[in-house]
Amino acid sequence: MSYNPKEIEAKWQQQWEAEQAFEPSDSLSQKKKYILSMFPFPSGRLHMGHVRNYAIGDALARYYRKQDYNVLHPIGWDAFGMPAENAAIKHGRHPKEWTYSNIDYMRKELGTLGLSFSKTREFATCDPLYTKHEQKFIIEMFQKGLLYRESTTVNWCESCHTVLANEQVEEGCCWRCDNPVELKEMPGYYLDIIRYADELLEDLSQLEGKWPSQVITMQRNWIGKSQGLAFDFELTEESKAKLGGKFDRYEVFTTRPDTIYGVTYSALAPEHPITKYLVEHNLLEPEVAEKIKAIANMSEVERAKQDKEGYPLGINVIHPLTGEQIPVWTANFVLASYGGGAVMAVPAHDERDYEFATKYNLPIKRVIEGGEELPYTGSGRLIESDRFSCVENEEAKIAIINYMEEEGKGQGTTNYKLRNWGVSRQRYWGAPIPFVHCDECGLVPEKFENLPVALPDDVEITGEGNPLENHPTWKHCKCPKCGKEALRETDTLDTFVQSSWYQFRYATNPKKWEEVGIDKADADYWLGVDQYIGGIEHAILHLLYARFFTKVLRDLGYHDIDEPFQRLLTQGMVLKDGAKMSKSKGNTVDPDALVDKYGADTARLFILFAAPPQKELEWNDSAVDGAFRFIKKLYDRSGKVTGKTLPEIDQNSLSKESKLARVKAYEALQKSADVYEYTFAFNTLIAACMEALNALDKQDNADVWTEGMYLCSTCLNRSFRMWLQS
RNA sequence: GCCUCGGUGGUGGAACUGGUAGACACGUCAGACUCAAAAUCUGAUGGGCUUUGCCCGUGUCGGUUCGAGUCCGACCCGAGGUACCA
Repeated sequence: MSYNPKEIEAKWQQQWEAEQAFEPSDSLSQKKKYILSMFPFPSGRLHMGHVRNYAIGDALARYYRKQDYNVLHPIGWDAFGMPAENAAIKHGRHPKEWTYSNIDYMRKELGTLGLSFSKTREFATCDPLYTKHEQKFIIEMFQKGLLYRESTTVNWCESCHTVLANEQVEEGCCWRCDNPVELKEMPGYYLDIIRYADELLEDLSQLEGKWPSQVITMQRNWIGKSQGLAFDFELTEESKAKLGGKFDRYEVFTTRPDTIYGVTYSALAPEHPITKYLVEHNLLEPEVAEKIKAIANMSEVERAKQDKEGYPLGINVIHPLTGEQIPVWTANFVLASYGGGAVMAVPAHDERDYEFATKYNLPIKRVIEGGEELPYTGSGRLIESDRFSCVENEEAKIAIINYMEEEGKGQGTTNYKLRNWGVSRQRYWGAPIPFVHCDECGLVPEKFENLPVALPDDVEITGEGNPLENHPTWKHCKCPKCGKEALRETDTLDTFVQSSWYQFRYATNPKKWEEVGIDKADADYWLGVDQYIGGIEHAILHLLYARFFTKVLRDLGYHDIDEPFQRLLTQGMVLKDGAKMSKSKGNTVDPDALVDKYGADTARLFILFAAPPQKELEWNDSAVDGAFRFIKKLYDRSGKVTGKTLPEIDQNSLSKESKLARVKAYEALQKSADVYEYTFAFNTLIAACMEALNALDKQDNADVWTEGMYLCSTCLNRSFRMWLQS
């Protein structure tokens, strides 16, 4: 009988369905494994990247089930987001209809791939039941002061018509549509992720060796902790007068307090309140004011491309230790978003300060020995630094901070590059932020019993403005506190909020889904995810947010887990002709067509065989044929299996070829635990099985065949029964 | 600029803690079967040579070692991240 994947796979898929073969047990006392592939956005169809992601996770899930673990291997849908609205704008389809019909289609695709997902734990993040619990978390975070509303400068994408988080800006452009991001002043909701910066940073060391070091490094750099000194520059009396008595002083931050005696000027960001005051009150030359305004209108990315540029502000400050007068400038390289938007400048020991000082002929004063040329940023002894002269600079850092603290002139401070997470989006297809604006009571959270605050179905989605804002009635409501007429918040939550806690939702027994968002006992049993699999593009975005949410929800009492993902595997991209598969390049391979032609087993075997999962995978049509040949051969040789139990074999009676075949088969078996539990080098395991089969083919002992086939199917994670055609 | 990862045949990739480089597969070539083709099977396949065998070969140049793809140093190239963070 020839190999007919359609028939075989359909048969097994039906049987699995009937047996509910992949549902985890409700018992929370067994040893467990939680295997999770990042859930997909329901874009319409699966692509090869999905197939690779799920093939890897599925191999692990099946392996651990065979080892008698209670395995949770769920799937769901990251279902809110812009593309649904874009479909509405383009094709006139309602985002909800578009999303759920895509889900139905893609669920079928997953089915034909024979993936061993739990069926009962599936959900979409746009399900009102999911929104309900998420809104409750958001309100609890607000009550704890972790969520706040503030008007600040935000990243605005005009084409998506919404605000973006810092993490969603890539080289000054929108991560989704690649449009340049503009700065805009507007109110929004923020999650205080900085409060958790230290823990997020420190706990990375727990993940060492379990997460790719690259991802750990990226998160470390993104959090960007630096320690130093914060102190005030007091303005001179004349300068105070010039500023109309509005300002006495301003704060600066430095990581190099050891160079404080080398300060020759100070620089403020163009957005700094003092700069703004001077511009607005016409206290500068009109041309200068114009130039400063021009800089302020530039994005940070644009500014970074410009040469250093700055203007003296005609004011001075007093050096806190020497009492000298220091001129104050504004400069395009001083960022408003970091360290208070003001710096002390030490041109002798800082490259930027040096470049600026040279350009504008500002004095340069060396205070650290070492190096031939200035600027010198290395270590050495202090000179010309009063009582700190002759001290090694690393010691001096501490000594100067201590001294400043004793004198009440400054303090040791920690700063982070990490910005608080702006979670409001001015879009329709998202979870509404459950607050109400009341003239009397201010910002009031919706009552728990009124959750979810659901989206209205009757909206017009035109791409112009915020559909919720434009809806005739939806935003009008009663204040949950005083009952007067009030306005509902029309911003929705960033979709990354949904993907920050879905791993807990899967873990919660579906019987409790109505009642609770996360069940503590379930969460503590299943979490952390034993193996998480996904693309490296989420190295900071999703993986940082999910870590943050885990800690917040822990502190809200929902569970006792510190880190959501114990181990992380970042899979490589699927390429064709050297480029990422994409519709626009026309180099895609359709998973459906592949499964139709060769069957799911071939598709998955090829994907696991063609490259180690961490690496990029170059698509090769004829190598797919090779995978198909191997499976066909395995199927063909199933006739060689003569018993249903492992035979006893007398090693001494065997031919040289039979002995070699046994060696190869056992080598494969030995490799398998290492591959499934540690290296994930499925390509080498499959190669070992191919070697074993080649060696089996060169001998003809029936018992060795039976044993060899049994071992190969074990390694390949296929049910032995499957080859026996039982 | 800085941080990370990588560079092995025509191709994808093997090679555990230093010990026969190129497993396995693709491709190619030759052969068997066939009227023919497909499918299948068998064999060959890093380069060079004076071809029973020898020499050279893991980005480049040095080093350590009895022995280096693997360890050390310098450099070149590629991919990803990040970018005036004071």
